[in-house]
Amino acid sequence: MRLPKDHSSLHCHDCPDKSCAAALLNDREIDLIFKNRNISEVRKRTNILNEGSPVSHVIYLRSGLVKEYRIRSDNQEQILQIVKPHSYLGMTSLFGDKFNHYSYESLTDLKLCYIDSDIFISLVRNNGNFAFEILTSVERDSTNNFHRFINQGNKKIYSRVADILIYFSRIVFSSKKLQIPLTRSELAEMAGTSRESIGRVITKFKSEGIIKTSGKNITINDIKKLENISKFG
Amino acid sequence: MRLPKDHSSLHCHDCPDKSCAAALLNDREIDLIFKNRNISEVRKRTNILNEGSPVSHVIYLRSGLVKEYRIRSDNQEQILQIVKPHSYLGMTSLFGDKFNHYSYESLTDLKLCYIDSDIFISLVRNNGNFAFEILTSVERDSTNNFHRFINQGNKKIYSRVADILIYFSRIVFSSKKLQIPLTRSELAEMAGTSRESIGRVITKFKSEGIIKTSGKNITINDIKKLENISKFG
DNA sequence: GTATTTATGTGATGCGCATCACATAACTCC
DNA sequence: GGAGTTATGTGATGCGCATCACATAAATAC
Repeated sequence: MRLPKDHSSLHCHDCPDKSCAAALLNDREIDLIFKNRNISEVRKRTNILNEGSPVSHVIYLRSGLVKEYRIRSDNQEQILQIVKPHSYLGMTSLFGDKFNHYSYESLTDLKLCYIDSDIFISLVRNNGNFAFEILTSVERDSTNNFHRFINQGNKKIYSRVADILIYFSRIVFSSKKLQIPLTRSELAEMAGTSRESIGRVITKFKSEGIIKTSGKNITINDIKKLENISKFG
Repeated sequence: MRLPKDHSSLHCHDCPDKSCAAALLNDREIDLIFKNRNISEVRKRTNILNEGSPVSHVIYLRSGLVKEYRIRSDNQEQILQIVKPHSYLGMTSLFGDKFNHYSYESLTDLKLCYIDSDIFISLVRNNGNFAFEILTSVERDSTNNFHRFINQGNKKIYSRVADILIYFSRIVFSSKKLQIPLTRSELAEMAGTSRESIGRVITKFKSEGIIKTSGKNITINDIKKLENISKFG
């Protein structure tokens, strides 16, 4: 299907990157969004949202990868998750105190839709099925992230690195060929370790034939072994 | 206001422990709940819900304290939060895969309301304002818990114990006199450390005059100092 | 009230990994 | 293409705290 290059002329109705929840909106509701949304294209390594900034829009990620992070009390960054396409940025803040809890930065080139948050909330309030779908998807993401962190706490370095690789394979790329757009330091910020430890473990996994690296790309040869390490260390 | 001892005869409409969200339901909707709910009184240290069990009801905690926990891959318990009155147990599972993600055990004597989950979901789907309120409260709890864990990861033992004491003071009891119904081992399961470390730090805080203990009760003398330790170690 | 069980405190030991320093590789900018 | 910056790899060091063992205190069961 041929798409016009300038997506801003494309009606939300015909958007190829539409979210599941949007499918539950009727024509009038979709029109409302269409009239109150902005499309944006963003380059890699660009700041999108800052922790502490007020929530004015719901941001729908149509394509690309985004890192969600926070600054810890020791002034180090802590990466919370990699946001994939067809997700919303900062959604948890929309239903809270109206300030963004985390920061977002593009890891690749992106396509975003900004939807006015008051419009979005009025849709939630007026369409119970849409609300339910939003509730369900927000809850699923929250639970998955929460589970990752509560699982991380008592793990030693090998399990943590295995976890990260499995995360990219299972959740982000759905593939064993990983094109991870993160430095070793960033992987460390995600795993809760140091960049030196990340390097040592990756070198070890390579020497054991569990993975293969080529530049930034990692190929998982033995995911069973990784899962075992994830569980038992 | 005098209450009948047998609360099962009390209409949900007149419940003194009603949730904020319930206030958004109309008479017909409240009637629906009333006809599809069970009241239960539970003794301390009683199992309420098991991880992995199917979600059949929404459980509203009218009074008492509950610990929410999970079993880690090393077969140790990990306490995720202390659930306070006027909260729902296992709500995040309701919108997910329909199986309880965590286990719940009473820490004190409880009063619970069991609400049929299908009825609850239909209320969410049909009443956008109620859905919004549920979404908001679930999101707030999720975010607070998530924040606690992502904050915990890089903290050393003194900060972790300070965090736990502040949590009980600010979130659970809203007081500086803490009647914590947990053993040292359970505090360790919450803080992510060992019971010996918990004991050593509490002894240290006592010797520094930051807290005072009397049996299981802890009184916080210097919460500013605790907050400082929480932040900087 | 006593026996048994559980909770707690304490000291000693050693492991895991962060940190530091430095060298090399890769990338970016001009 | 070269200079400068950033990313990465590696070795050495020492700190923080879990673990273990054991003794004592407190709670529970009969």
